Amino acid sequence: MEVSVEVSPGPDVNRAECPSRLVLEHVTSRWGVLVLAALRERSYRFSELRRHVGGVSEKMLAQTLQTLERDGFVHRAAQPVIPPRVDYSLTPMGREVAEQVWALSRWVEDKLGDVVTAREAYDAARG
Amino acid sequence: MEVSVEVSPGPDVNRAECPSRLVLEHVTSRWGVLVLAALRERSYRFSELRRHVGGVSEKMLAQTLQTLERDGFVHRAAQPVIPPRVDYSLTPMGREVAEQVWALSRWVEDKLGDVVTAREAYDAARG
DNA sequence: CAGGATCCAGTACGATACTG
DNA sequence: CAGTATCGTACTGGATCCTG
Repeated sequence: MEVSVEVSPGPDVNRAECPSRLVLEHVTSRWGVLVLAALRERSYRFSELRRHVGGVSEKMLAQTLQTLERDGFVHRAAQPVIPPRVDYSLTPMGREVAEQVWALSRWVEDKLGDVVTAREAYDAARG
Repeated sequence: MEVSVEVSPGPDVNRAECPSRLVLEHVTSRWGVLVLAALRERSYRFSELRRHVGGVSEKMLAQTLQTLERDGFVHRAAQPVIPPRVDYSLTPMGREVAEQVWALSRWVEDKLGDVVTAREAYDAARG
């Protein structure tokens, strides 16, 4: 009679069951890292940020900023002028994550030589 | 006659231009984080790890472990016995990233309340 | 038991065009 | 300028089957 239970068929079972994982993904996402790193130094306007990050589409930048704003990491200051002007900056909490992510980022860059070496060893041993 | 060059119109132009970003993505990936966190305490066998992480497919776990091994973060000890037995553990370098990722992970968990609050404020202000 | 090979659905992402 | 809407595609990742 097939009741079709489907306990947890979805691909993102695991995403939902741990909310903090979602937030972690937001800040460590492809553009999330770069945006946080950029805003670590000073505030940016949209297009300015887009140019500074480089290679990000409008859509993804907007999406990334919205997500980070919603999570409370980024502050969006829209000025009602023509032409529109919006400034993005880090909230206090945002500054904290940015530092963490930046630190991790730097650590990885430092160790990149070791990683490459490890890869060569791995690739040499196999094919 | 369609030569179909396909230089690299792909979406991941930006991935390639910064090698460290790739490594960062490996360790902060969905399963990467969980695997590193698990191995932080002790070594695990494949199925054991699969059960401990929960929700990960064989394919993704194997893929994650291979990537982390290739990058030099995970050590794979295969014993030539029947049935096969393979133990996974962290390398010294792996232990370092694991700590960093774990710290970030914990920070996010701690701040989760603030994030939720921020979200509610954001959602209340809009739709 | 450890994992490779294959197939396929969902989605993440980018390019473009359009709005206030 | 600062986005939103729409669309097409490439890739992610899961299920399943198969091997040593």
